[in-house]
Amino acid sequence: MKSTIKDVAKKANVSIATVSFVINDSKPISEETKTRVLKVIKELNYHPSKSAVSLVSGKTGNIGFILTDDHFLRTEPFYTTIFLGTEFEARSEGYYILLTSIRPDFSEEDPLPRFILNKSVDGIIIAGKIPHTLIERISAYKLPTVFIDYIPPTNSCPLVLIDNIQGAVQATNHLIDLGHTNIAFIGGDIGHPSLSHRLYGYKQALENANISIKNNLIVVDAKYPDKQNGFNSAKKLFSKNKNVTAVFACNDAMAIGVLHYLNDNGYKVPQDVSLVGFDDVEADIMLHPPLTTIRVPKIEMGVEALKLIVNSVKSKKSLPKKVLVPVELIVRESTSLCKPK
Amino acid sequence: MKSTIKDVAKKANVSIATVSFVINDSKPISEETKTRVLKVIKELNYHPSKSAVSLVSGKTGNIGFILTDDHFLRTEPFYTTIFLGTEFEARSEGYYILLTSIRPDFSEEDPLPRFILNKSVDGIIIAGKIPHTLIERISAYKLPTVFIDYIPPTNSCPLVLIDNIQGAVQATNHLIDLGHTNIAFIGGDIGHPSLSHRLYGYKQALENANISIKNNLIVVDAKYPDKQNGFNSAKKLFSKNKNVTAVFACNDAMAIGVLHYLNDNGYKVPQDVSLVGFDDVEADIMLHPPLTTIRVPKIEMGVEALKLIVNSVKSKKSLPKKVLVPVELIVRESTSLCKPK
DNA sequence: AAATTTTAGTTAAACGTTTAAATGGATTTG
DNA sequence: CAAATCCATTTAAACGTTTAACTAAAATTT
Repeated sequence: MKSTIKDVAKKANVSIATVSFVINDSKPISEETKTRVLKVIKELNYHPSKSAVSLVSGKTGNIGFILTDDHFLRTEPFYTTIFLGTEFEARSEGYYILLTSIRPDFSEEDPLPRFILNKSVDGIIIAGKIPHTLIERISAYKLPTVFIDYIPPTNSCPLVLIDNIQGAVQATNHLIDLGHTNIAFIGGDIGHPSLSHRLYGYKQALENANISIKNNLIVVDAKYPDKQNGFNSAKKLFSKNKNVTAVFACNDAMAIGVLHYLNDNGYKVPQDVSLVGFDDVEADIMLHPPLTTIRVPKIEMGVEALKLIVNSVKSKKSLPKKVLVPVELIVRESTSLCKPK
Repeated sequence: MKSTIKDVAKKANVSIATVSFVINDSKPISEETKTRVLKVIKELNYHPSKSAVSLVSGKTGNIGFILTDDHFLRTEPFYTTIFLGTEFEARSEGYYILLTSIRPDFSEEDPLPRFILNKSVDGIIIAGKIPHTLIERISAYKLPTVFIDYIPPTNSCPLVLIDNIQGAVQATNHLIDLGHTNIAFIGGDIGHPSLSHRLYGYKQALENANISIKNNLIVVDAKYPDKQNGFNSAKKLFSKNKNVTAVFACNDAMAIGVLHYLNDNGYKVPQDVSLVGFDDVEADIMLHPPLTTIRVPKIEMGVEALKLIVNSVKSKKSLPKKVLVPVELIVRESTSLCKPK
């Protein structure tokens, strides 16, 4: 069953070098022998051994994918979906992805991912926020690296980022277009660039529409942007401001919390209050009503990252290109026209 | 930076064979030289090249993971989570997982996964229902194989399966314990063993509790067990049976549809109707109220599968062991005591 | 003390490729 | 027509390991 290049060479009456040249198209070979060799290859169902090729070429054909344990295991499949995108593209590029996760408190003593130590990858994709220690220690190995959804401190690598500002502008504009003027922003962890960009986009959209920004409609003191804090922030917002007709939550998790608060307190969505989230999480369509949100193209982010890394691997000169992936407004049933007073 | 076994040998004043023996503990070496070699290995930060080891040993240290495109891409991260489980265990076993998906209509002409063709894996894990053609063609390669959540036609491989009957019994017993007697079953695609097992468990639980099985409380004519069909089946059920106080849906997707129907039609959950699902999908906790369900331990299924495959790879004799993974009742807020008439 | 066994280590082949250098016949050049 | 060039192909080394076969010294047996 398992045939080698030697078997092919023997049966085709050529040297193994010729077979190699035919396979890789690396030297001119006469049409005649070329077809003969190809025929034998097919007959014997020959496929080059990856280990052998790796050993001699120094290239492994693998790309490492690193993320932290919490991102790996969190119920929300955000980075996992990005991983699927890389895998998808890897297949058509002829690469394999080796996935591994590391502890969020990665320290000097922790061992680096195996695939770096035993040289099993040609490049690395790092998704999400990752400890600096790790970044530094990896950089010693001079492997091409691409970051996804994170801006590392010393940046000389290609980046794949979400266009958060544009997304926030789209979300806010959608509410403005529906006639809303009292539009609140609910956020949290404003130190995180992604979320502060979303706030920035919100403000920009209001300004462009000549709607004044009211600080009492901006609730950003939550530590984490999760469901519970969405609920709490909504409580804080609505207990003081009765005239809010629309809310833009910085992500879907918070939006879900807001929705629960509204449901529990007699507000009808979208009749009384319109609600927009951000991320397009799977759970959104299960909600009642399904959530209008900004879709982040996770698969595409993975695809982009893989393209970048393959480029770096092949060309060796990795220019620190930044790819801002565009986002998209998904209108479902949690938003509607502002009802006239 | 990159050191080889030769560098170690030279610096430690031994032959490369000795270094190899020390690394693999494959021949007796004096304590003296052993420590010396190990010291040099550490100093040079030496790690054996995986390609070289693979080439000479014939073992790749990789396990292939195959699932169909639709399972790979579906929003519900069921098989993906199982994959994460295998990856998790693979890391501690020193293996890498190579993941690939194939088209659900895989035909004779389609190429087999690359990792099979170029001998990049020592064994294969197959998750979910997969075309028979593929199974047959793979079997020609004599690779150890493990199936997850699927019983192949010609079964001589280890299997990892969900204990569906036990889960259904648990779900139904929970409702019985709460005092319910008019308990409906909503299912679909009853040809699928998993779902018919769940129906079987439901009936068994009722019998054990001496509650008669009423066929009009069993709705299983839906083609696919999804949200929309859950809604439709609920409509059919409740329009004819006003006295139903509890529903066991064959999976969470259908349960969510049932919940929407109940919400839309003035039934309070759980006050009027208790509802139990199956699978423990991420979206469940986002629901209003959060869904009581049966948790399927996806990560653990992956872990089990990897253990089985490593066993097969190492021992070469793969006895067709079946692992039934236990499920667990997760009580949330969609079930409560049956209110007295 | 000679013969045998054990122990610790070395030598060299093998794994399946790629590729620089060599070859030898055909074609072109002066 | 000899010399130079070109083309298709072969030879052989290299990649970094494992391991069977060998060796030499030490320990054990007779």
